[in-house]
Amino acid sequence: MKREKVSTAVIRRLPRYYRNLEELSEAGTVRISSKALSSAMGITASQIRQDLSCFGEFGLQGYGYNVESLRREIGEILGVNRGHRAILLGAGNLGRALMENFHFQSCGFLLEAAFDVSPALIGQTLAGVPVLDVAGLEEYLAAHRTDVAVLTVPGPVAQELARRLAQAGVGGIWNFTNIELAVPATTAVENVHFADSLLTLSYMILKG
Amino acid sequence: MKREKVSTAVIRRLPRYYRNLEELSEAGTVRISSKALSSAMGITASQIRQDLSCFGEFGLQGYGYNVESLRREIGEILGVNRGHRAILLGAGNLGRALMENFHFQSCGFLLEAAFDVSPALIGQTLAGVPVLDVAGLEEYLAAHRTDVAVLTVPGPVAQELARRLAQAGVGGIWNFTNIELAVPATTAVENVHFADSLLTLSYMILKG
DNA sequence: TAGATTGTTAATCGATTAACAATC
DNA sequence: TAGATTGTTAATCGATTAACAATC
Repeated sequence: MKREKVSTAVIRRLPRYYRNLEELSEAGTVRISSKALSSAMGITASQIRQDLSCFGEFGLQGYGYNVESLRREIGEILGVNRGHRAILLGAGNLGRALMENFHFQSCGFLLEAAFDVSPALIGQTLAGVPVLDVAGLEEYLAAHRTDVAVLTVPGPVAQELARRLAQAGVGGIWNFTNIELAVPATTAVENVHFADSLLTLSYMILKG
Repeated sequence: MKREKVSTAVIRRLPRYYRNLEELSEAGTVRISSKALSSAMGITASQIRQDLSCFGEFGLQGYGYNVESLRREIGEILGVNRGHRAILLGAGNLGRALMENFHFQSCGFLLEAAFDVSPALIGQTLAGVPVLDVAGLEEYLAAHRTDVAVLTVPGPVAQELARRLAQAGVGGIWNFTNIELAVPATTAVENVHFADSLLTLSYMILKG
């Protein structure tokens, strides 16, 4: 158990470990060695052991890892049992698609409210989530601890909303706009840049 | 101009360069130095010069880079002028959100058709794109060169569809499912794993 | 016990940063 | 010309892989 500074490379692999362990667990697999997991995931066994050693000792010599308990440990590290609260800003097509399709709960999040500017949407309930007027954002945030805001608004208003969210103490922004948000270091930003992703694929098909 | 093996780290930065140069270009900026670009993007000037040198010599000593021509060069590297053809599989919420909101054209892609299994959708036109029966996928692909398939289907059918797409010679799959697809190396896969992304954010808000 | 597999230390590999001669 | 800034080589830093003693 070191826990000094864990590199982002390691952190970004944790969800993949978690997902693979979930699948193994559902399939009824009880134990797995780093070697077996490595070949299933296409990485080296050494890397798996090295990664896990950043957080503790979860294995047993001569045996491997108990799938279910390792899954639970990694879930703990990722915070899936923290009861994180989320809101969503911008109930347009993408926002609604996330509300209706994405399983916030399996990531340990509770989506509590959505915000929009459109009078046609305000007051409605989408996928069980009430749509509120974004004008009341600060009032809402003052009354409800909010860990993450999902940002699915048009580009031009993204930065200003990010500022307001950070100002109100929201811990993280899940950014689906193509804007690179500037916020204080107290608010984390995780980008989902569709265009960057597609352009990377565009490059890959020209080569390989 | 080396062009031996360009690392994925470099490739994944190219779309960011491209995006920033687009913004500079739109703002009317004519020239920029690696130093100025680096401070705008929060990386080192050295890295920018090193990255670009993988593909050629685009700058001028004592001057810097011409914004518009560097933008065009990087666009060329990424393939935005190749007239890439795309199809979309799964015209559910997420698929429709992409069709209606995502600007395929600014990435140099033309979305030519969508496929679904639902009789209620087949035959419709969404965002100017015809929805076809997925049963006719192979027939379509035989008649239309297709560079990329956007995969927005439910998890359980994703792998089988990926197999069919690879089999039919589709160059790349833009994968929005939470499945890790197994396809031959001739087909590139670019994953957009929402859950992994949110879990990473979940970790980040627990720390910093 | 013998075989298997961990956690960790050391070795290697690759990516980032710094330095600088070339030159606009 | 003098100042600025490139492209590239060398130095540093960090991440991945290999090796192995510890031990179940």
